[in-house]
Formats: sequence, structure tokens, C-alpha cells
Amino acid sequence: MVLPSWDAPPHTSGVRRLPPTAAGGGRRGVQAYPEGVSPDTVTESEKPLRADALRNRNKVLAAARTAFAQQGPDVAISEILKLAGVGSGTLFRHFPTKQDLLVAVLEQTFDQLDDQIVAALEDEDPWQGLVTLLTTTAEMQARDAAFLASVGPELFAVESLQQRNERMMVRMSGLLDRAKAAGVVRDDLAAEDLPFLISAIGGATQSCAPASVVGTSPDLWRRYLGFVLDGLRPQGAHPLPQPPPTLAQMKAMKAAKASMRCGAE
Amino acid sequence: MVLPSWDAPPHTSGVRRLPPTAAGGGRRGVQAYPEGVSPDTVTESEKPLRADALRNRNKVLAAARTAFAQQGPDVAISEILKLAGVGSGTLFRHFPTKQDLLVAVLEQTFDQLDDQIVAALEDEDPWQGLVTLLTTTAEMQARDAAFLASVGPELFAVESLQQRNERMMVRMSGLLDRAKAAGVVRDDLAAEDLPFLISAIGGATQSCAPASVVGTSPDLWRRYLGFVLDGLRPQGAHPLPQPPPTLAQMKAMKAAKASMRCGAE
DNA sequence: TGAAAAGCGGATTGGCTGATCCGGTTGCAG
DNA sequence: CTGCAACCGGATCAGCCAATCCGCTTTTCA
Repeated sequence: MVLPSWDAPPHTSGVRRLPPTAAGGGRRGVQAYPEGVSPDTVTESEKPLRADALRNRNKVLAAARTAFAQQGPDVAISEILKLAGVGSGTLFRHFPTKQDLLVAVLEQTFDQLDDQIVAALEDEDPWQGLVTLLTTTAEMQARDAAFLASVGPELFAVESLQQRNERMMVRMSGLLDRAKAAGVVRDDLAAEDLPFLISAIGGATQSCAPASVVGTSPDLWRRYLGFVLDGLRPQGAHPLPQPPPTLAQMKAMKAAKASMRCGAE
Repeated sequence: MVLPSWDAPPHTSGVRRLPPTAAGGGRRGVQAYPEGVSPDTVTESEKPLRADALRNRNKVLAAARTAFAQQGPDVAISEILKLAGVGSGTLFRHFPTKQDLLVAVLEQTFDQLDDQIVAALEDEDPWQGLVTLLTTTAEMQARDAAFLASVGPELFAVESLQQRNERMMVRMSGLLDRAKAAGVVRDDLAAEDLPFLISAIGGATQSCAPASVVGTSPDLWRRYLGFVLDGLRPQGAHPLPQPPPTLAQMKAMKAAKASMRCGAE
């Protein structure tokens, strides 16, 4: 799964069995699952779906979420299978394609983010609202490799993700307009820039990635977020939240990334 | 070739044939190849290497360079083979492993970058020197997918790349010190930050990637470089070199990336 | 409670790709 | 010119992995 070219699935010989669609298209069955734990109800059925089936569907979804988050969009299905404790037949019944599974997971992730943006809009301080947006995004990128890989304006061309993306863009525009009106950001900053800036922060975050290598701060990415934020406001440099890493730490990070493997279980 | 875990090559059954090492370890046989075109001499032999062998080796190297640049580290070997017009036996004789080939290509790329840094150090203006460094890096990331993937502090653990990386770090430190002495950058910026900032710019660059989608500027990344640069200097915002993209353009970029395929030939 | 429908899971398939093998060819020293 | 070692290239191998198939089990509903 190389991530570009989601179009012609490899060796699809016959027709595709249609999945038993448990949760309808529109979000908000149960909003934004708290983290890692599987909600035992995805409810809002379209075809009732037997009890054990629903249970398994959720097991798969939860397993996929952690697996994708830890290893990125390229985890082997077998990994997810092991984690979920179901057979491959079961998985592919609910999600006919690996991409379908990834999308289902990303939908949840995007919904979580959307909730955070809404929260940011409720903040009194317009600058703080923007900071919250970018911080949240970076946090999510730091802990979810699949999200990291699908963020920014590239996103793949899937209706449901498209929609969510647009909704978020609208909200982000609101956030930015407010900040501009208050004069706390440079006014040549456009809403369209935000996805790219998020990608930029993601780039730095990715380099810091392995959540916590011994000597290093798992929050190093905040430092680079700081630099970028300072680039967004008119007045220039502000204090940074993290000290830079030492060369030794950088070496350790690189080594950790080279050997990176499993982690869960 | 998933990029992490360069350690246990898949299914290596027997012992490995040692390659006929044409160019010695130390760089500077012929410095920094101008672009795409194969230099017909990599010279400085260690075992003379027959004439046709050397010719083929260079063909492979050149093909690999373009293939890796266009499609990233995951191009199929077959692609490179087609481009080079040689058989797989030939390729694997010179580069026993796909990684070996990639490393050979990256060595050249890194050497090119190193030359640019040296040039930046020769610039009178210390701020401009830093700008040149970051701009060059971004340019290279924009046009070379393999470089983009291997940049930042993660780099894989290969002696020869390690070395080059360290040499560049030293030079970059010099560049930064000079700029700090002149007071043109904030002084909480450390040399160790540079690789992360480069990764950040790379993140944005990647989002802009498909060199030129119709309506969009192929230089959009400069805009985000601009934001980051403004975050590095004490005085704050400066004019940006590019207008933001429109929503329609962003859509086009995404679409282009989704269908991205081949391109050469 | 019983039977049919729905679901389960793992053995299996098919295809992709990195790497190897080996019969034939070619450059080079003497 | 000649012999041979080095080299060529493509047929082939082997492992990996997404996706399918099908005999058996579980749920559901009358």
C-alpha cells in the first residue's frame, strides 16, 4: 500500500461482495471515541447486523485504529487480524478492501479533529484558538502515523473524507478570520495556507516521531510548532516551548527509528 | 521497501556476492553531476572493472537516479531496469541490494547538497546564506522524492550517509553561527534545529509536490519556506514570495497526486 | 426448540517484486 | 589471433500479502 494510486486495486478478479454496512454515512452516531477503546455501539444500523457481527466489526475497527496509528497505512492486514483476534474472512466481510478499512478509521480520526476545531472556535482568545488548532493537529500527527500520512491537501479522493475536509476548512477559515480581525496574525495568511502549514508541522513531527526515545523529550515537536507559529504573527519571535535536541539525542532518535518495530501487545 | 527497518533484507538465503566496487568510498571522483545526464566516468577504480561493465554501471546509476527521484525509494527495480536497458543480473551484480543502489544514488545527492552549502558559506550576507541553504534543500526535496524521504534527522543508518550528514551539520553550524553573530536570526535557534526545520519545509513541499499541476505554481513551496524563515528571524513577518493557492487549485493538486503514475518515457 | 440465515475463520490463491542462477557473449591480455 | 575470465541478461525462485472460498458454527425468530 504505497498510498498514491488508490485506484485500481491489485488483482481484483471477480466482482466485489458488498459489505453489510453497519454505521450509516453521516457521522455522529456516537461522537469522537475517547481513545483506543472500542465503543461497543456504532449503532444507527442500515441492515440490522447480527450481534456477534457487530461485535467483531468493532473489534476489527479498534484493532485497525491502533495498528494504523502505530505503523502507518502500510501495516500488514495480518497484524490487524492478530490484534483483533478474528479471521481474515471476517475482516474482509466488513471492509472489502484494506482501503475501506483505512478510510473507516480515518473518518473517525477526522471527526475527532473536527470536534477539536469546534472547541477551538469556542475559545475567547482568537490567537489561542489558532494555536489550539495547530497544536491539536500536530499532537494527532505525532501519535497517529496513518493520520500523519493522509493529512495536508493531498488526502485521497474519497467522498467521505473529502466532505469532512471541506467542513473543517470552513471552520478553519472562521478561526483565521477572527484572528485576522483581531490583528494577531499577519494578514497575508490565507485559510488555504493552513493545510500546508499543518503538513509542515507534520514534517517536523515525523522527524521527532518515535514517541519517546530515552533521552529525548516526546514533545520536541512543540519547539518547531513554535517556530512556525512565530512565522504566522506579525511581531516575530517569541519564546519556544522546548530546548533543541542534542546531537546525541538526534542520533538516538534515528537509531530508534531504524529499528522501530511492533510496540504494542 | 517500506523505508524503516533497513536491517534484515527479506529472504536472503545464501551468502551475498560482493560487488565489483567501481568508485572508491571517498567522494569527489567527479563532483556533483549536473542533473539527470549520466557522467561517463565515475573512475577512481579499486579493481579496474571492464569497460562495458563500467558503462553499464553508470547506466544503472543514472536510471536509478531519475527513477528514485520521480517515484521515491519504492520504485520497482523493474522500472529502473527498463529505464537503464540492462538485465536484472547486471544491476544486482553492481548493487547487490536495492538499498545499496539507493544509497549510491543518495550519496551523490548529498554531495550535491554539500556543494551548495559550501557555496552558501561563501555568500557575503549571513542571512542570505541561511536562506540559500534552506531554499536549496527545499528545491531538492521538491524535485527528488527519494531525497525527500530520506532527509531530516532520521536518515538511515549507513556509514557513508552518516558521514556526509555529519559533515553537512558542521557546515550548517558555521552558517548559523555567522548569522547569529550578525544578529539576523533569533538566538534561541540551534544548529540541531536545522534538520527538523528542513523536514518541516519538506512536509509542506510534499503537499505541494506534483511538480506542476495546471493552474498552480510549481513554486508554491516557497511561500511556506517564507513563513518558516519569518519564524527564524527576530523581527517577524516579511513579504511572502508566492500567493496562497485557491481551493480549486488545491483540489487539482490532490487529484493529480491520486492519479500520479510514471511520467517519464 | 428447531431450522434457516447469517456469520465465522483459516487454508488457499494469485500476483507482485527482490534477488539468484546459469548458458551464452564479450572485452582484454598475451 | 586466441583463450579465458569477466560480464551479460532473462528465466526462474521465493517470500510476502491482499483478497477469496467454503465447510462449519452461531444467532435469530417463529
